[in-house]
Amino acid sequence: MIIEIQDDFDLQKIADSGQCFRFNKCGDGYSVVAGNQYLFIKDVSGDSGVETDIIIGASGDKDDKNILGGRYELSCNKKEFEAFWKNYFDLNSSYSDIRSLIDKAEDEYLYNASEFGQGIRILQQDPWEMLISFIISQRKNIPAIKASIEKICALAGHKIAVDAEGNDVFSFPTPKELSKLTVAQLSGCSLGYRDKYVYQAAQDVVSGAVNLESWKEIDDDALMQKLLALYGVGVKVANCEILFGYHRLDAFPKDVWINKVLDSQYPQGFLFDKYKPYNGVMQQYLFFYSRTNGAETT
DNA sequence: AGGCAGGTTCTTA
DNA sequence: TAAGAACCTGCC
Repeated sequence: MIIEIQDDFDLQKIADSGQCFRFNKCGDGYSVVAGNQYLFIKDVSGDSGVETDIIIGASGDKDDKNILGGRYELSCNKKEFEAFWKNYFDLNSSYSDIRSLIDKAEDEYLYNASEFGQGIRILQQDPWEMLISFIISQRKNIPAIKASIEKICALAGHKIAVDAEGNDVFSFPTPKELSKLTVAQLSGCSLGYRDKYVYQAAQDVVSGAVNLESWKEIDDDALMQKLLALYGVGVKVANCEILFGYHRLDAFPKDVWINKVLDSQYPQGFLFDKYKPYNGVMQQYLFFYSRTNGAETT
């Protein structure tokens, strides 16, 4: 099916934004895996004569907005799109509106970062998948994180598709599936010392001691406390989980890159009050910009 | 070959 | 309560 998006949307930037690990260039499009769902999505903005099934983000004053959208071909049908992928891509929110909160004169660095990162969205991902992914992420670079996750999926998940390059695609294991792996098997997925953290998380969720679903109902502070109590979860991973797993857009994970930006560009402090409740979106722009250009860039 | 990477835990004061 | 060391693995 074909969708037209009239809001910030850039597949490459989303894939590179560090919030997802199973969203990769594949053939002439992108392979996206979330839980046990597989999607192939391709930019067809340049193709003429394709009929659009759904238009997203249409609004009366769109000509006034600075928007980076396009037309996309998706491997799912309309029903699957409405039921899952529309929310996954957070297409009910306007990221151009969020960007417009930034005042160029007041906060030029963030303004530049947001122009550069225009097209990034915060995906609505699954709390379980994000928890495991970000536990694994500690002290690892992105390629290493992705490699570990793929090994885990191949070992404990199940085959759900074949991607555009002919590779088997495996689901992200459910808590039950993952809990069946031994620490040694997890270690074999190149988890290093994180193997025991992942093992414990799976056991806790399967036993019911931890109920990630029920945590959707509790407030931000309580959620943070619950997450920090988990083995192998500190402040940074907890914030990633709150932002990417629970889609609470004010969470502001501070990793080494963001800390460099805050130190070098915001000695007087970042304007957290101003951007509330979207600080997490700003964090993504800063992160993407600094990773690409270096924190010293003005 | 030694250091370091998108942190957290464990140990020590 | 706070600073420092240790930690797997992979890649400079």
